[in-house]
This record gives sequence, C-alpha cells and structure tokens, in this order.
Amino acid sequence: MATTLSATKLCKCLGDDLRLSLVCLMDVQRAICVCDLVDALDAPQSTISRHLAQLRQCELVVARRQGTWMHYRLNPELPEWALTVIETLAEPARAQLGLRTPAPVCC
Amino acid sequence: MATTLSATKLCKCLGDDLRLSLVCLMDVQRAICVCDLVDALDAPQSTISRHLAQLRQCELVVARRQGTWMHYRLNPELPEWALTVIETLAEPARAQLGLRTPAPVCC
DNA sequence: CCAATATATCCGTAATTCCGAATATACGAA
DNA sequence: TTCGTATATTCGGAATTACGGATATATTGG
Repeated sequence: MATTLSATKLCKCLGDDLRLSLVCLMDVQRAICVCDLVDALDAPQSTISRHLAQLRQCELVVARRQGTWMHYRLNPELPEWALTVIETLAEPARAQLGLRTPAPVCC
Repeated sequence: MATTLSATKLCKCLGDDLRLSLVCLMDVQRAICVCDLVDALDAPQSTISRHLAQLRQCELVVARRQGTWMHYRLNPELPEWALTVIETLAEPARAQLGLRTPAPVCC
C-alpha cells in the first residue's frame, strides 16, 4: 500500500489547510511530536492523527517512536523537487494560515 | 467570486491529474487553445472546460479570446512562489503523466 | 438571418474526502 | 498487572468534488 510519490499526490496532500500546516511545522522544527501539533493547530487529536497517517502513507513524512511519543519529520528521502515545492510554499503558507511557531512542549 | 490565491488553493488546483496536465501544457507552450488541450489529454470537452474554469477562478490561468478560440496561459501576475512551485512540478509531472508536448494545431 | 465551429455552463449522479466521537493500541510507571 | 498518557484506527454520516451528456452561448462566414 506504499504508493510512490507523484506530483499530483504531493499537491493533493498539501491541498488542505490542516495538512499543509502540519508540513509547515515540520519544515521549521526538524521534528515535532503529535501533542505539539495538536495544540499548535487546535483540532481534535483524531483529526490530526488521521491527517498524519495520510502524509505517512504518501511518504511525505516519517515517524519515529520515542517512548510514548511519536516524532514526525519530513521524509529525508523526499525527491529534490518535492522538497523544493515544500520549502517554496512554507513561507507564504505560514503567513496565510497564521502559524505561530510553537515552542516544543514535550520531547 | 475572485478569491485570492493561497498556498492551499494552489495545491488543491494542482492536486488533480487533469488540472496538473493543463497547467503543465501551458507552462511549455506560452499559450494554448482549448481544442489543443482537448486532444492532447483526450477527455471530454466539457470536462476540460470545467477544469479550466476552476483554474481561472483561482486566478491560476487567464484566457483571451481570439476569434472563436480561447487561448489559455498561466496568469502572468502569479506570485513568485506560485510560479516557482509550478515550474518545479512541471518536469516530474510531465514524466509521470505521460505528457507529449503537442504541436499546436489551431491558432 | 442561418449554419458551423469552439467553448462554456447546467444538472443529476457517482465517487471521494472529511469530520470527530468512540474505541483500540502501545508504552512507561507503579 | 493495572493505570494513565500518547497516539492510531474505526465508522457512519455530512460535505465536497468529479463526471459527462445535453444544452446554451459566442463568433465567423455565407
């Protein structure tokens, strides 16, 4: 079920306020745990988790368990072009979505 | 009804095979008319037209009537970041979507 | 005005996506 | 093992989006 990343799929992933926010937060912080994401974006935990699963499934992000916490970060093996797209979008997106870079709480 | 382009909206527009194809074709050819798009992508004309309307509505592309034909091209006033995203995606997308650059038929 | 061509819009239906409460699972500590 | 915290998954319903045939509109030429 691990589908390869295509341009269309990347855009579909980023074409949602919540998922784009998640990706932006990971682009700033090198890695961030779910609870920080939840309270940075205040959306129900199940919603955040569901979107994270989607990002994982497209291989846009990877997760690593750290005790009880899960740390998410951009997939370091992202193709060049995908990374460029993400970095290009990050700045305008942060402004448009009103993202305050949160001080990491746990970790 | 002219909503301003946001990062999310741009991605939503590009997050569909057909629309991404349309944008890619416009990125190569400076301008291209609907009939060329229709036969490059072989999808029903109404489908192409509907997607073009969507791209227009997001101000990603602009159209200019030339007699009976409509010529579409990327909106020349696209913000810097949006253009970068499109140009970054164009190459991988063309490969993934199997786009042959069509010789312009009409115009 | 009429016919032909190019394109746009309508509209009912099908498919996809999204939501969040509830529930399940994983782990560490006691 | 049991509890508490962190996170994931399930599931049914709501909302959004996509499709394409039929039809409308615009333009040119006769």
